[in-house]
Amino acid sequence: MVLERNEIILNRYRKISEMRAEGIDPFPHKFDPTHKSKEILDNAEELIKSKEKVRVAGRIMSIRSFGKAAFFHIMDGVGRIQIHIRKGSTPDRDREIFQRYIDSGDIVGVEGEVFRTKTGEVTVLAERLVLLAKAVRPLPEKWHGLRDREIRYRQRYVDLIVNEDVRRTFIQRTQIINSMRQYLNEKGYLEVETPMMQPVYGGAMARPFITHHHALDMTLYLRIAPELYHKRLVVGGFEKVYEINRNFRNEGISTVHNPEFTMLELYTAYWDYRDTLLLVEDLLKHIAREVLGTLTFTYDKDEIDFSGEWQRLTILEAIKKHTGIELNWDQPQQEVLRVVAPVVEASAKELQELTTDELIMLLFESKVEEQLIQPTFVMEFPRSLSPLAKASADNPAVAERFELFIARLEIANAYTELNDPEEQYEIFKEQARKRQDGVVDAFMMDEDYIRALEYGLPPTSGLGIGIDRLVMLLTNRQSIREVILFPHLRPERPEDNPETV
RNA sequence: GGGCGUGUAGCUCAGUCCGGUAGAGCAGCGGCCUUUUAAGCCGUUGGUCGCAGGUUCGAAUCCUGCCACGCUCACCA
Repeated sequence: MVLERNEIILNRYRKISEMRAEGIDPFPHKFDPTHKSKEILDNAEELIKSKEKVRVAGRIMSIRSFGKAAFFHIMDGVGRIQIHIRKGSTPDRDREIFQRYIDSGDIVGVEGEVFRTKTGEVTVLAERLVLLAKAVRPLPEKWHGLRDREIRYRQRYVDLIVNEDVRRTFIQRTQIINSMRQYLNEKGYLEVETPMMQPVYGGAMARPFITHHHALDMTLYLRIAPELYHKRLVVGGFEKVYEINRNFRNEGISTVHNPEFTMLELYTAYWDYRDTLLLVEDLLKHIAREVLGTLTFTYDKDEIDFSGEWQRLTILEAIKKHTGIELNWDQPQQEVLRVVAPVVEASAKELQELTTDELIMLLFESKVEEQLIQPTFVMEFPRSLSPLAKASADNPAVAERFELFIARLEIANAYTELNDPEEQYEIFKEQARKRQDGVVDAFMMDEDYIRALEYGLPPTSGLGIGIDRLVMLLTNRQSIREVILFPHLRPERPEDNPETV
């Protein structure tokens, strides 16, 4: 039962009906504050001197009540301020209503002069106190607060009321995105919106969510990536585009995966992946400076340093550096297998089925990623595993692609886009065959995308940055659920989800 | 999906090993109190012990199944 009624709640509902019987509106329509809490604190000296009457509103967080006086703090959108009521200054009627009907958690408005208490705290002496909204549910305990992760995620509204750092994290999330937008807008990028519901999905290897359009009687997929639409836009002549929006992937949930997550997707005509690399480094340094005010910060147990030029390594170099193993893309599978098998945890049978490229990537993912603490650009991914990327001008086995790792997190993925329609068509056909063989995350054939490429996609480089992970990194949060306001959870009660009954 | 852990009052937690009438603090309620800030003092209400079965004279405690959450492994970004 979500709407359980305990004694406290019933009692407060009773207060509401008693107030109504007395002609007091427990939910009045508006209040006109003259100041935010912070403005009063920032301008305290002048306000005290001028005896100006201020009005503030907010939620009562804790009450210290005496017989004929009381102190309490209210919290508004920007902070907290102490309110004082006392006989002689506050009308008897307002004090009586406070005494009888107002509880911690209620939202109130006050009007009065600013003064400083004996202990020096800037406080508003209420000459008027009105209830603006009655809270019937009690706030969590005042100094342990709300700890239970499940309740914090399910009832984020409570989490935000009582946990200041949670509030700060989500403000920082917005600042990070704002800073990113501002940077990109200033560089001449055009922010675009592309379909979330797609008849053909693509741009990544992932299982989609499937939905249905009734009027058109057609299957639609929630997008797993906007990539193919962005490149259509570059074909159309938008040379610098980006989008910061949600992707949906029907896959596992973990501390770094939520079924819906936010990506920056960005394309620049006439660039290759090296140009994008420089942009990424500059962009992230800019955000860190602007939002954190520093290029060095802590993530979990590590000190992350954004200053200086970030390390660039090819995958093969990274493997050699962090495992001592020397490999080449053109080595026979059996040879690579012999070297990789002893160091990765996988059955011989599983490994036998992997290609050279897949074995090398497996080694990288299981042994190297976990060692990439400081910002590291890992360059040159196998072409066979990068079906939308262009082959390297120097080595046809690898694609012009990099991923950026910071604090073991994969933050960015970028490449020089494959713009040869014929080559892309062949890759799609190969992927389509894999789908027929039951590979669920292989690409769907997208003939319209090929048609777009046939009109000519200029040399272009594209980028994806996982915003949630970037926010985790910059706010030092170890779970993606700490940076998504309403993360996906199972239904609170099994009967809430008809599928499971 | 596998492994480990957690679930007791509105909140934060004891109690479970070793079965014997369910506890504390905060919040609430009733008092006293006109400068408190974890206000104080006196008194007091509040519980399907996650759910369902089982063992037992007796289960929060032992057993089985299920549910949710956390961590972790696998998959993925």
